[in-house]
Amino acid sequence: MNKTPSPQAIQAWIQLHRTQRQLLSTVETALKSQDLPALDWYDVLLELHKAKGDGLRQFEIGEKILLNKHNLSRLIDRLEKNLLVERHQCSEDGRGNRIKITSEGSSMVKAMWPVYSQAIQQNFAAKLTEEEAQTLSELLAKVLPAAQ
Amino acid sequence: MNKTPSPQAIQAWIQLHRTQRQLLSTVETALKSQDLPALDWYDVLLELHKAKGDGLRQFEIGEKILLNKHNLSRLIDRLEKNLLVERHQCSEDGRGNRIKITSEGSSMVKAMWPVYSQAIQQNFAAKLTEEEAQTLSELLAKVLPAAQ
DNA sequence: TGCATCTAGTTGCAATTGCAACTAAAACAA
DNA sequence: TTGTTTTAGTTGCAATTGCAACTAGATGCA
Repeated sequence: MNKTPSPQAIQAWIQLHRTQRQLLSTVETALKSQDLPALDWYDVLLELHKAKGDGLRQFEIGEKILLNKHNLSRLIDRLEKNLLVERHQCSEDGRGNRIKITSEGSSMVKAMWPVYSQAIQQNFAAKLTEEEAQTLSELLAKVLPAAQ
Repeated sequence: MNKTPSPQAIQAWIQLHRTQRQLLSTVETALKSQDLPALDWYDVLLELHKAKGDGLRQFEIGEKILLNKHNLSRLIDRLEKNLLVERHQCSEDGRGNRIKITSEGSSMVKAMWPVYSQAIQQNFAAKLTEEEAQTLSELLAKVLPAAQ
């Protein structure tokens, strides 16, 4: 009932946060060094790029990238200001809008990926076998809080 | 040379960030629900609590919790304002200071741990066997960028 | 010694975040 | 229909962060 985590679990917990943080900062630095935007822009743009067709509703993007609505709203403001996405009014729901990626947005995705992927490769992928990566995914999936 | 990460690695990469983020937010919510401060306060206070004796230099704390100096400086401002730590001037280095935890600070560590540990237990530890936790730590350690 | 460089820490400012309150349209219920 | 509740998204404000510039003491070297 009031069980305290095992030393192994605490260790894993700490390691999870340290590692994620350090890796994130390493990759952000790599992007910045090429004058590219930060990862949150990429996350949104990639979802939109994959979505094709009619774009996505804001809340759909929010669900995919796990970002709350008010911060997403402002992130999209910034993307829009930079002409990477457009807000279109939504025929089926007068409250919302449909976000579509522009061709500049798609170009940005394509410009970012080589830098991003190289950073992932060097700092992360190169240090794991495919099997280890697989195991890591599975363990992480076990502790991912259910997307309530 | 220009190798792209394997699908397994990309999946693990994504999972790492999602999971860490969600877990962090879950735990922060738990602390907030008990009117306790956020985790970064805990991190600093715990290091100081463990350190005993003469406290720690700011840069030592920074190394331990992986926080840059300017943000640490202001985090310590806040802790100091809340009487949880004290800045003492440093005899061996006139530029720096020694941070010592106050008894209120120690009490805070003790007040936070039950809530924190319970959140870790429920959301993380309970979902892993000890062996899995061990494996997870080891895999994460493999990809933790060297503390240059 | 005297000067250049490095390190510890702080601060100003702009950008981002978190929270709570808000608007307006949907959805539901009587 | 009308009123209530829920959902989508935005906004104001305060707090936090990131960046670059700064102060001042330490260190290295001629």
